[in-house]
Amino acid sequence: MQKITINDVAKYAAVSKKTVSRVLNNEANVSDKTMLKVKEAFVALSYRPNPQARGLASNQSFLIGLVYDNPNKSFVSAIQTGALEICNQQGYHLLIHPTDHESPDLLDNLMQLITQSQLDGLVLTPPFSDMKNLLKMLDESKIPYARIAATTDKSTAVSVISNDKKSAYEMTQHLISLGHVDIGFILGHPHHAVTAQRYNGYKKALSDNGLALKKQYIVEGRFDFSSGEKAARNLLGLKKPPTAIFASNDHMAAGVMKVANQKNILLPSQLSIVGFDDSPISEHIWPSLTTVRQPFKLMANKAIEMLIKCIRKEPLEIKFQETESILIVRESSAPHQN
Amino acid sequence: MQKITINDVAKYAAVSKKTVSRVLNNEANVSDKTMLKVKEAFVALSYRPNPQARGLASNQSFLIGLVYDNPNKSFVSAIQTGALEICNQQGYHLLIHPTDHESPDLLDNLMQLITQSQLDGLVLTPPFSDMKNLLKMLDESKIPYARIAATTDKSTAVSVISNDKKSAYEMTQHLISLGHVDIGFILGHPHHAVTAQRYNGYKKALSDNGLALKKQYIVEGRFDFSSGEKAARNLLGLKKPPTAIFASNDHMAAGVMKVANQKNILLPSQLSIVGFDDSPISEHIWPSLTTVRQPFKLMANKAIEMLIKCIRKEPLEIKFQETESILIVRESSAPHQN
DNA sequence: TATTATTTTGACACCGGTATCATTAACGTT
DNA sequence: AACGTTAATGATACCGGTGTCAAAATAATA
Repeated sequence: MQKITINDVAKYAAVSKKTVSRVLNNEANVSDKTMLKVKEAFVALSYRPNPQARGLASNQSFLIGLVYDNPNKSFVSAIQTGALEICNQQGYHLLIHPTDHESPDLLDNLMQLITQSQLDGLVLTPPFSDMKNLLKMLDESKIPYARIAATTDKSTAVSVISNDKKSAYEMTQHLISLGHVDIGFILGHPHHAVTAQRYNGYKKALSDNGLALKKQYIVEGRFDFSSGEKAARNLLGLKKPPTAIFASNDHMAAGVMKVANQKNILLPSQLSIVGFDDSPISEHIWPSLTTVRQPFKLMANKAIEMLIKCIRKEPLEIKFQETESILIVRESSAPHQN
Repeated sequence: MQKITINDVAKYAAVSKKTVSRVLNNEANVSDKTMLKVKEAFVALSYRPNPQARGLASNQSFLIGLVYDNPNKSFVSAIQTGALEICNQQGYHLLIHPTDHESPDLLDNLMQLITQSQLDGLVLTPPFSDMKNLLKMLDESKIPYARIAATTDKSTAVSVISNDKKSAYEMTQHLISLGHVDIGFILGHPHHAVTAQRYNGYKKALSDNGLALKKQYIVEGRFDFSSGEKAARNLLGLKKPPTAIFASNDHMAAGVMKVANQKNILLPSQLSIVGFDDSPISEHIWPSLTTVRQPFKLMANKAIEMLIKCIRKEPLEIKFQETESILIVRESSAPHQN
């Protein structure tokens, strides 16, 4: 059970190692006959090219880095899975790289990661997908990269675009159609580009329905549970509290739910609560949470596919892809009661 | 900004490349004087050895695989973080490998992963840490591996052992000291070795306190939310339901909580619910969950440290390390009311 | 001091692939 | 048939390190 190398294959197929290499890399100008011979040798010897050697010779690493924000765990798992699927299939390895997006030496750290690990490419997830200084650095460094769930297509990099504005619009529309008029909104973390998107969707739905935007119903948040609690205490402490609260993500919605429970507000009859992201928690709290599901796994699939094409310098028809999110109506949103 | 190779360093330090290599690998028999010269050259040129070349020449990959069960997300994040810390620091890359532990061709898949990716080592998390056939295969394949949160130390591999029995004992003791006598217990997934451990801790605490073990209070579960719901309907439907429920993990405890809410049982006054794992959800539900926190990050640290020593064939004093779990008392456990 | 044992060092092959470029084979053309 | 052109193939250097082994330098011993 010794290792099979390209030389063994070459000997077996009675060709030179360079020809084997050609077949391996689908290079042109190999006759069908020899191609067949070599491919037979592959299976006969169950040959696996050595990635190290390949990398050394061709100055590649077959490594792709996945950058995500440390505390933000809800969608990371799905993205990891989706990214891995394509990586494995295409012979790349995925290196995960949790980072704090507020770290002052973020750029240096990433640059070091790239050079030190000799990454072939990088995948960015929110909020990195929209960090202008980061994108600029990457553009200058010439490293191929892809963005997941980016909000704008004003980039040189391949991107999977999310339409959060549309989804937030639909969610707000859902609440309005349940009879709600006084709808509180909890903003996301200001560093995330989606924060503005979701807020804009909310605003547009209100105005399209002729409802006024009430300042006191818009409160700040930071995408985490405790900021949701804080925002809820704020909203539910108003003289005329809202009858529905749209939190910019599920964790904050869970925080709202906790506060509502503490205040003995009956859910969902006295207060509708909705979130965004379809985090695992959304199904595991009571009442279960109406939310928006984004196809993160699919987004990761597409991002990696495009990225690998970039790395291989294959022609790429489309640089921007959009995916569809869906509204998941569960128990936490109910008709408005007088 | 061209790449700095070992030849550049050798030239700069006026030694042979082999000597540079020696310094790089901390080999013996290098005089202090030359060692210093070379190290100065390292910093002067800011040299980074090429992992590909290193790997090719020394038949290593500097890759470590992390195997975990796909749906089981609660502790994976902490383990990833802990593993990465040490990997980065020691110059290894971590390849994550989510898998279904019930997959029929699990062994083949893992074997393929090892050979194809040329992993230097493997880290197992529950339930893989205690799967005998898997351990046997790995032993035979001679690949170094480490086990995280294993329950037994009857293994040839380095392991971080968790003492779940003790923690479950303490948790049960906690409930008993709150005055509970009728304590329901929801078992974990039968494939997980910790399931028996936790159950044993529960049993021992009962018997040590002179309490009878009531069969109808022990129900099956599978570590997921819905099995917790099912178990809760079972327990809370009894003529004389328990006044406290100990679920073998937090997700199931959350399921219990949902059912209790649906049945309008006041929490925690009418029913105490406790879990295990300190999953993120435990803080985000209402009432927040009393649970057991295991130091997964630390466990991963230790596992990787030991694994890398194995890979490098360095002497290893201790093959088994135990870590301390702590009881986290939150809102969901309260004194028994008559 | 001469001799032997032990460190320290370097020359060079080698790991398993790819890149370059020359060579050979196959194909049209006139 | 002779020629030029293009396609197919291989010889060999090379990627950036490590392993082997012999040579040189140093230390230990007689």
